[in-house]
Amino acid sequence: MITTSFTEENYLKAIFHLSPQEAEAVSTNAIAEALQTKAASVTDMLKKLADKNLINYVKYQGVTLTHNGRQAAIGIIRKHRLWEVFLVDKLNFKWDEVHELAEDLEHINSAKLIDSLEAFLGFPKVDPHGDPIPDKNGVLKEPILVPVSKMNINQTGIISGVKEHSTLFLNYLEKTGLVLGKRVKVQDLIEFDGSVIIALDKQVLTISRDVAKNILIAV
Amino acid sequence: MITTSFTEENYLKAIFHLSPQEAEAVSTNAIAEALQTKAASVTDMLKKLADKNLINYVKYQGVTLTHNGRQAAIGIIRKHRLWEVFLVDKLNFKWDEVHELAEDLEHINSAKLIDSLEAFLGFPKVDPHGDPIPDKNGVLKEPILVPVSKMNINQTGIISGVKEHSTLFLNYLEKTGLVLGKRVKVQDLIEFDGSVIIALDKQVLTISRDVAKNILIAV
DNA sequence: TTTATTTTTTAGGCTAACCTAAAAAAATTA
DNA sequence: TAATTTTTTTAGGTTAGCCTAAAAAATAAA
Ligand SMILES: [Mn+2]
Ligand SMILES: [Mn+2]
Ligand SMILES: [Mn+2]
Ligand SMILES: [Mn+2]
Repeated sequence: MITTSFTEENYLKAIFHLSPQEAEAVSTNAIAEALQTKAASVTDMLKKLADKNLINYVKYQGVTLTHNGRQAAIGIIRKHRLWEVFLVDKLNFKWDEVHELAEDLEHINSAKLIDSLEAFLGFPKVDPHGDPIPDKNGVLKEPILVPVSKMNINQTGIISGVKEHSTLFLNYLEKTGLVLGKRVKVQDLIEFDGSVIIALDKQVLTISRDVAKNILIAV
Repeated sequence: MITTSFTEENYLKAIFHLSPQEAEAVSTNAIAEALQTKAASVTDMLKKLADKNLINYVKYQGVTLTHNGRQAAIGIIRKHRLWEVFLVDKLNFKWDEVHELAEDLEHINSAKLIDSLEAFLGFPKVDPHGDPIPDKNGVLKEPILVPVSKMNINQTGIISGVKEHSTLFLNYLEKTGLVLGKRVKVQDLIEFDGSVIIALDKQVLTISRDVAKNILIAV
């Protein structure tokens, strides 16, 4: 078994999130940006991860995850999301309070712990933000969700996920009633600034392009 | 607020455990032994902890915890023991499987998390090994327990704690039925090798000096 | 296709936490 | 008290993960 450090795990997770369908290579700068570090530091780490066969790295051409790297990343994401469910379902945290804590808890390394936790939580399928939880074999099925910004006029759907996990954003959603499970209908798209006018149960409200891009809908 | 690293926290906890009633100074070598490291490394760290006002350190004279250091240590012990209760009560771990995992979990830093966990667990007073859990204000009341090795012939009492947390030891206790809550009576003390003959419900068994020293009794 | 800009890598340094070997102080023994 | 042993500290090095500044490669603009 390859053993990975706290820092290495964060790099793997960042690379995973930056290449969702593993479509194309992730750039050094993109990783630096995501991890709030410097490009030179990223290059150092990429060499190390390549030595461990966790990424495919060719100088100046960015990186992709190897099979091992991808499985490692999915394992960390599994832990992250299960801990988030625990915090919300069992300890009464709000969905906007759990992300930072899960960033630490995800590095606790015990298969028995995480499998027991999963059972204790009743094998949840998604985390508090609607993100799918990989199973213990590392199988992750991404649901097909579209951001509000890509919906058409008069199209309806259920809020089923968010792209952004910050407290600031989730708090705003909470306050405006844009929570998971809510049915929304697009009434109008303002071409000028990309904002969207949506209808909920009773009310109608306008959200900015930035907000519309980060709310995910099952249509 | 003073922020402490993973490693610093382990040093503080080790010093705390080595000077229970803060009676006397803890030696460099004792700390090295407890943390499986070298005396030279300990000296390095002692200087750092002294700079942070967490210990009183005089060259060649060992260390004691300051008020801050003691409170920090108790905070970590609180987390350690609450996580152990969680693992046993909620995730069905055995009492001999939780210590190592708690060594990691105790460094997760969130007052809200640990206070919520405590409430979720129903404010337990002791952990799975009978050790008392400090309250959120850092008050820790040690029960008065005596090791079997210090009991007199015909004296009885209830097994209420263990000094050693290793899987090997706890497993042995489990197998011989020497678990928390069990009533025991000392039948005989063998002066030759310090072993002790004890009576349980039905059976009578002999335990070695080493075992007798590590089982704690409320008399 | 040269020139300029951007991205990435290399070079050289820093800090935390460790190590071994040697020096210094304290404690023991003779 | 002097000699020996044990404990502790200092000196000097290592590694992981980070940094800045400079060099090299890739990309875009002229
Ligand atoms: Mn999250
Ligand atoms: Mn989440
Ligand atoms: Mn323990
Ligand atoms: Mn315990």
